Amino acid sequence: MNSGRKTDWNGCPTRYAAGIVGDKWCFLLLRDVLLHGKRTYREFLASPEGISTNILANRLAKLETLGMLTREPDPRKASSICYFPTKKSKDFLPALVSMMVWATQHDEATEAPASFAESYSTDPGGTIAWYEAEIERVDQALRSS
Amino acid sequence: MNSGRKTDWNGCPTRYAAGIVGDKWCFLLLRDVLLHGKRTYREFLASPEGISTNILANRLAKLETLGMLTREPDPRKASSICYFPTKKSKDFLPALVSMMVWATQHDEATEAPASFAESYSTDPGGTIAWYEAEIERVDQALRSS
DNA sequence: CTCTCCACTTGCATTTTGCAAGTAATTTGA
DNA sequence: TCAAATTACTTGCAAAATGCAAGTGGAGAG
Repeated sequence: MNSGRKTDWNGCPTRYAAGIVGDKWCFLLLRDVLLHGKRTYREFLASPEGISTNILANRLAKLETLGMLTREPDPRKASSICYFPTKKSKDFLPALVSMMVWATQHDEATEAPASFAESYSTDPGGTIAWYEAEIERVDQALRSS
Repeated sequence: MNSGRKTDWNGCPTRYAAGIVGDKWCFLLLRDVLLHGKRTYREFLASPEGISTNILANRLAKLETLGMLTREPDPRKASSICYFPTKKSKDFLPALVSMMVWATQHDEATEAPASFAESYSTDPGGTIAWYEAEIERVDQALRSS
């Protein structure tokens, strides 16, 4: 999937980020995991952007390889699968939220309320913490079922 | 370049961001403009990732259409071209820096010094302001030549 | 024991990419 | 002054990635 020489993708942090986030589908899967509480193949498939099943499988594998997701049996039904965010992907939340704030300010068609950007600017840490708490809530609930 | 229906890409801020940044080459061009002071076709072409010329032309046009860059004659030499960052792309800096911090912490092959993430964590605003000042310096110098 | 659900895989047509070469408008150097 | 170089692209084509539809194999339900 990455045809460049290895050295082309090492060293520079922006280039490293581009290797993961610089792909529409990886980016949106990260959104689904970090912001929308999605954990299963079917949930990812149901996102409105309409990812196709081969691409979804490919990207889930890529994100797992990159250490962004773990693939585990679903606690609710051992025969199905859950993808959980790792610390590495949770640590990406501030960057993701920062991009959301930017998009909210510059996409004239945004449906996000202006209050979102406002509350972020008055208390960025609190906004991030709120999303983090949501993630913990979702995964706690799932793991203890 | 975007085959989805229009409604598929409106509304959600993350999706909006994915439409721009969720492309390796756009992402790296933004880095070159915002972080490395690059402004000309040749400079972009010279980046170590090796973008090909047709893709570069395509992405510069895309970024111009999206309001991220302006295409202007080079003040130093009227026959050549400069691409300047707009306010919209400069506003993207905090998100970009946030991704760099994340990458610095999670890419074991990073060449960025740990001091970068540290100085960001003690004074995020100052770090951003430093990059902003660099951009102004570059563009001031260019425009007044 | 069949039927459905789930998480994929496969095949194939279409699209995008990468690479090499070419071009048109300057501009530089001898 | 005039050939050679530079700049910002465009074009053609082969190779790779994508989208779409259909298929597969295993677990669980009825």
